[in-house]
Amino acid sequence: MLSNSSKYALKAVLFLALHTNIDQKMTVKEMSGQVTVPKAYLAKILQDLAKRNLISSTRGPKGGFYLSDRNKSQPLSSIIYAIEGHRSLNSCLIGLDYCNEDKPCPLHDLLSASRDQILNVIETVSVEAFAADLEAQKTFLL
Amino acid sequence: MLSNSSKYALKAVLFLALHTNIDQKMTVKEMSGQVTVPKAYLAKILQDLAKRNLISSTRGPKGGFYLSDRNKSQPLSSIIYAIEGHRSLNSCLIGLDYCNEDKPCPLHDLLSASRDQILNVIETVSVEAFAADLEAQKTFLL
DNA sequence: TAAAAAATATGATATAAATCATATTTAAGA
DNA sequence: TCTTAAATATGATTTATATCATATTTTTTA
Repeated sequence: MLSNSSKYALKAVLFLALHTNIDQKMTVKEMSGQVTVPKAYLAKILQDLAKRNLISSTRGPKGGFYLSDRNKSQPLSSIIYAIEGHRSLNSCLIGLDYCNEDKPCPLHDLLSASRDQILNVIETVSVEAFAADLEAQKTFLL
Repeated sequence: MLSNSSKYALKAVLFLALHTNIDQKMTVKEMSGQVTVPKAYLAKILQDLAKRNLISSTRGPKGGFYLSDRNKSQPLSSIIYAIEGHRSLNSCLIGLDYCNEDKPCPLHDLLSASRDQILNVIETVSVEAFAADLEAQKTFLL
């Protein structure tokens, strides 16, 4: 469905949304244990997200990763798109180059309604909104 | 979304549903051109499906692959499951081992309704039913 | 201003998926 | 019964993904 990298990225970002802010940073080492993602791999993913300004970081002692308010207001989809590109969630299930309403593949109609709805949500709802459900224990990360 | 292998498998099976039966077989070589899948790779996939009795084949001159009536009556999902296993379509999007109604991940509710509906269709509707839409040019394979 | 703690940059290795290649077996037909 | 055309079985190669490792840069604080 999604690559490991973007699963990890989603988990990590939501985790940061819950536990960090500009005054409360968290190191890769700390996160790695809690999110159960290998440290070095997680580091690479976080660095990538930081470079794309989807998460924030500062170096040196007392440094670490965190989400700024701006970061938290991003739609959840931005994380997936940063790692996977736009194609993966939007491409035809059986891999046709041209698949649309006018010339639908055998699964197009079945999928497109659901897909549109799902995309609409993750492109609209912010990271912090998803985090709010976690905080309220309506949803879970582990 | 799906692996290349199962995309190819779906295309190939639907193609066979349209163009073959016990008296009209088709060789890998012929198919490869029309379905635009590399010959040797397609051969491996078809052989795999044949071993699992999802498609039929005979060797030697005048041989080839085809779908028996029995093959055509299988639900479309059987192709995907044969190649990918049951897990891939049913697993949690962010990779949680336990993710369900009682303990949903942040995306569970958003996805599960759609997923159930989609799975219900592909597990219920047969290969030949999908092929009928292709034949009527309601849907397309290329 | 030196030491330490963090991210960053870079690249190496391991594993899995996709693709290619070919010798073997089977069945048809001359 | 020999030749040929097909699938089958097997494995090699390539490419992408996942994972690991480490030297460099930045920042804090003693």
